[in-house]
Amino acid sequence: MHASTALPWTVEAWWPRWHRLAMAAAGRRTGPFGPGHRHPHAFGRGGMHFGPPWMGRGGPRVGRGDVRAAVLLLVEERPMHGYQIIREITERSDGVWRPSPGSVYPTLQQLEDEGLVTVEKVGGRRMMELTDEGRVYVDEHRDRLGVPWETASGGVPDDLLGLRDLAAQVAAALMQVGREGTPAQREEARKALVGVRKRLYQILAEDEPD
Amino acid sequence: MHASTALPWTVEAWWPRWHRLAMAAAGRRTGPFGPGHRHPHAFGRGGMHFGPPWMGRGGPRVGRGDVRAAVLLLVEERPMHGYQIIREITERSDGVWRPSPGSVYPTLQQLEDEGLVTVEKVGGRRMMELTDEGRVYVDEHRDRLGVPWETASGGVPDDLLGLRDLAAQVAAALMQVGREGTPAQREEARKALVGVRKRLYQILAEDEPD
DNA sequence: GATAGCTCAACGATATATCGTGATCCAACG
DNA sequence: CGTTGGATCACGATATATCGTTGAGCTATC
Repeated sequence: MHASTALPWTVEAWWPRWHRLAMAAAGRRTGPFGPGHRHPHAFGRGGMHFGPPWMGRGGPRVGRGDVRAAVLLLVEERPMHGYQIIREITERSDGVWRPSPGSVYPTLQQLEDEGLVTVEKVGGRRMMELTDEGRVYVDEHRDRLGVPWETASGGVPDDLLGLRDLAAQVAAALMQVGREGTPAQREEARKALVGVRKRLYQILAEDEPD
Repeated sequence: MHASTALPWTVEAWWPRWHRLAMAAAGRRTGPFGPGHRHPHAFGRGGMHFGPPWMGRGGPRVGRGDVRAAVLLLVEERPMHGYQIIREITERSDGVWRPSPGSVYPTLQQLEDEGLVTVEKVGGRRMMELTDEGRVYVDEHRDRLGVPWETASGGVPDDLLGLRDLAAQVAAALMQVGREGTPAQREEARKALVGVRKRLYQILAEDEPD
């Protein structure tokens, strides 16, 4: 992950917000709604729609089977433990995709159940290693496995990634004001934030033709 | 935690950033540096100082023994498991203090070792309950235990908490632009962010007499 | 009395694991 | 052939635990 060295904290601490930003706009899947798939939510009045409603918790943002594919491809390179797999996927997708432990660990368990990986405890960590059967499986399904972390980040426009990093810089500056600033400086920062919030609402309110 | 209902995601997901904001400015401890304590870091040139450098990872932000005191006081009310204790402290301090698992779980272990709490597995969770010895201990040390979550949040100026919530709203609006906006709208948002970043840097650059 | 060093507590990252929710895909039925 | 319902995968929150780093407080020495 290309971390801005100017950031006081690791970008990784920030990726959940901003990768959602990136994912939302990129629309990881076909159109706002799949073909024929009716949107279960409507926001605002008059049935106005806003697209995929990642307004709550969870729900997949990458394709089904992508976690499994990513795990197999990574473990093919070398043995890894679960947290390492999560980190590697995050880094290779430029922070756009950080798979949830909620999908990674059950996937590891299932691959072990299917005999495609073995688990070896090393230094208190559960290292996953591809079995011979696993290697055959990967070879035979390489086309379908694809390169999921590239698919995840490839669909995100560069300007969106730029927006994410810019937002992190703004947050960093704000933290510095909060940390070191006087009450007067904090008041000025407050005004600046009120202004940008208003501006963002104006941008959001701009109608666009369907 | 007073979560803004306008926020698309739980405020809890945001507290790490913004509670640092609050804590930093409140200066959880006496002045930028303790009396006589020289600051180990200097930023910028000419030895210019910026106060406690919460620029990296970790390091205590509440007093020593506060985690232990909070645990004892909470478990005195009713049995709780570790994660519940973390959540309760976070909520009672209005999100200003979310103790790290890195301090909570070792503290629970130590209290068990000292015989002040017992552990009972209930529904897969390790419920901590005060022992008779623990109750005596709490009664005899009530003055020193204080109310740590009130101490944590009480020192934070209201305008700083407001700044935190405002920042979360800005982030939420930005996510919506990222999710639903057109490339043109994203470009306008980018300009707005560049502007507010510049403004924040200006505010930070304002010198103040020592 | 002040300063420096050491110790200890707080913290973030690391590491694992599961459950309930959300969304998509596929199969069956009309 | 289209629609609907169920199953399955991805995800966030939950829950536990530890290790290395950071910072503050206390103690000893000058």
